[in-house]
Amino acid sequence: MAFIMESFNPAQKAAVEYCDGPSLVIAGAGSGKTRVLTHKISYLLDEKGYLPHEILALTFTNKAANEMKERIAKILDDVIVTRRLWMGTFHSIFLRILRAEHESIGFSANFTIYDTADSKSLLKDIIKQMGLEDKTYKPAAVLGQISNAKNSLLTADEYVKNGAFKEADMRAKMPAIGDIYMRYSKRCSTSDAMDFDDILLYTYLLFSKNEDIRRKYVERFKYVLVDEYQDTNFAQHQIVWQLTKERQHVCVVGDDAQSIYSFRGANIDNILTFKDLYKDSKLFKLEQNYRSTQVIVEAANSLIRKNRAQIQKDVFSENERGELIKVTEAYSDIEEGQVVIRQIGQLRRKEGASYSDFAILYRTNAQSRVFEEALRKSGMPYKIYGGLSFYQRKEVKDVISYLRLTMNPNDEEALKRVINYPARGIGSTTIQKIIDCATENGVSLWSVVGEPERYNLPVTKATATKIGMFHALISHFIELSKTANAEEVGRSVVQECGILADIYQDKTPENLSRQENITELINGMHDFCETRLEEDNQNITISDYLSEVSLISDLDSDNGDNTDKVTMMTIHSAKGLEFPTVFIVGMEEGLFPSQMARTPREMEEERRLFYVAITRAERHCFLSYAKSRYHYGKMEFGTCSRFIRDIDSKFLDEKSGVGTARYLREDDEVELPWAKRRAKIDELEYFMNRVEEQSYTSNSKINSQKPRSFTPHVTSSKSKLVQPSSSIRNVSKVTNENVSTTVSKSPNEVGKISVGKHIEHQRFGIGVVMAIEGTGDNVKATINFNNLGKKQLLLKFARFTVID
DNA sequence: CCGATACGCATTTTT
DNA sequence: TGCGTATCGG
Repeated sequence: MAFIMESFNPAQKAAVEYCDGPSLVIAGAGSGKTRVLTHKISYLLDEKGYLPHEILALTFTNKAANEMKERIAKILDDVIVTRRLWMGTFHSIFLRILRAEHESIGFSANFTIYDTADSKSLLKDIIKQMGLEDKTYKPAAVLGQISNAKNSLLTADEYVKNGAFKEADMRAKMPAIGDIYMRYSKRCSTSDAMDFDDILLYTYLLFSKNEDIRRKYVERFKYVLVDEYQDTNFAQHQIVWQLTKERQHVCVVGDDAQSIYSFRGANIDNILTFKDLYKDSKLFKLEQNYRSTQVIVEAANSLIRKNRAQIQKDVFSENERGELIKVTEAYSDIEEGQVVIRQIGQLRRKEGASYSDFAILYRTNAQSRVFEEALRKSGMPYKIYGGLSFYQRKEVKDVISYLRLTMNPNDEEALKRVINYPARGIGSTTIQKIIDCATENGVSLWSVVGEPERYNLPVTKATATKIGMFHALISHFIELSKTANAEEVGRSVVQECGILADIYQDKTPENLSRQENITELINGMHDFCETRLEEDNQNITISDYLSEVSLISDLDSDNGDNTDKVTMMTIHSAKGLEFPTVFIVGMEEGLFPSQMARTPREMEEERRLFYVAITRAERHCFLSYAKSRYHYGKMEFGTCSRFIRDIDSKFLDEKSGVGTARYLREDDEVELPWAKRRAKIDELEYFMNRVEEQSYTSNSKINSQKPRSFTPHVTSSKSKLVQPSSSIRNVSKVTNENVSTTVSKSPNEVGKISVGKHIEHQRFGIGVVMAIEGTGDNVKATINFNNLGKKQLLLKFARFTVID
């Protein structure tokens, strides 16, 4: 530890070592923020005598939390301690607390988490029931307003009394929002469900209404750390205050210049006013950037200086000076794609760069299309982030809904979804009757489904029988879930509900992809149970599984797809990442900055977004814009973004003018070592192909499903290039090929194992056996994995092979 | 209850 | 343009 501390700069060292009071760490882009945070936690454990369960560390993404856990495990060389830390996203940590304290907030232990789609669907129904005009009351907008209210810690009762919100609703010509909010809350309660924002709201209410419970957690969490503090909303900020106001052992880390989520309720003021709330707080500024060249850092500085509201800081780099930022004007969006491809090819030649060294960043997801086309035609492998997440796909949500119903039959949205899937003759009319009947009686849909005659549900005998069958089916799963784990119930659901029968009927491409997704879902459950068993963690019920997946997003599980690919994503998704070369595309007025940004405040957020984009780049940063592009099918003419003018021109290389021709010429002059040249030849031929294909005919979709990830499987330049691989989310899990196989592991591997041997684990990689303990089924081994540090595995379940 | 067609509407989205 | 939903007809 002491040795490691040597490698910190004075500011980093001070930030790590100051543990006696509140501290605010302003961490410029690329300034080693995560390193400081992880070392601070290690320092608290190693030097300050904190126990792991006394430390609460809050992040915004699962990815960030997992990364930090891994890094701390490495520093301390101990995964056991790391596992006991309270480290996770705001939502996952507070959800854990809410489950434990569910009685105090009037929920049952297995309450459901509604995702955004569930919330909107419920709102849609409420709006319909109230007879409101659905042109004015759009579920998304209403949900947004309710979300704002919750972020401001206003319950429905308080909302209808709140003058400011009422006025805003009148101005927006939606005076009924208060009423909708009331009904929405009631329906959530009877469904034993909360939405994402409720997790924060109820946590706040739990602590404010139950001083004893608050004290319990204040006692438990002796030190609190918060990452990405600039992205906290009022509710999160208040909860942190509830937990730290007495002891004030709190450290928040963030960068006001990277606050880009205000549209989701994040409040930049939280970081600006931290010192007013915590009176004796210390401020640390991490200003040395270790990521980017001097040019990139200084260019970004010159840009962000145009913003008014910010904490004064001076980010600098001692890396090489670096090249100027190249600005390219393209004639069209299509040509912009070509320019990027050409640059990638050139840098691969010149610097031997890998595909994975490149990122194409854009303001909106819709822009990905052109680049996807261009990359595919040139035969370059790529992956696109964004779009629908795995758990939002229809077939996946269907299965999950059955599981949700099993854990919480009162879950209205889950019930609505599956009561007639697969089709059992309970149509929309019947469903609406059930909903209305339930609402009138103030009970859940499940209650009505259970006793239709008691609630006078107006249905025929035949329908009543069908409803009874459904009720019996779910009851059966509830019974099963008392003894079976998540994976086992999942398999039963898929089989016994008729979902398998439904999607294995025929081999349409859609069905095939649905089959894959179901298989992957079951594999995911399998992995979930297996990992927890290996780690000797007993929480493998459906409820545990659901808690985890309801808070998971796509970017979190990077699917272990580490193959060499160009990355494409929105700038928002790129926050926290870095790439040797970054292309920021679509630098046009109205696109970036978005035309939606009207107020100066919004314009500053757009500028911060641009700042985030530039600072992702380590060595090369390219900006480009197109003079014309297709927008909603219409050709539109654009002009260069004002943001390019916001960068000091001494950091820009604009003399290229129309970029294409110039960069092409440079291509030809490059000398290549033989080996690299060999690899280049194919690529150049692809490139030639692409030029030939570059006619403006309509390029009809070969597959109805658009590939989100593409690896060329081509050896000859003559062969067809279009061979889309499966979705990136489908290629991840490596375990079972078949849904119906069960876990089995060869017992002789267990026999071969002994201290000092090397093993290769299916997921954790290669490691050395450190210790073996226990007998019979409970034999545990401590393995020191090369990449992950020490882990304890229950050999009964671990999947590994002994390699020496 | 499903399929076909028409319409309307499109930022960013850690959880 | 192109997707997701709304509505009508079989």
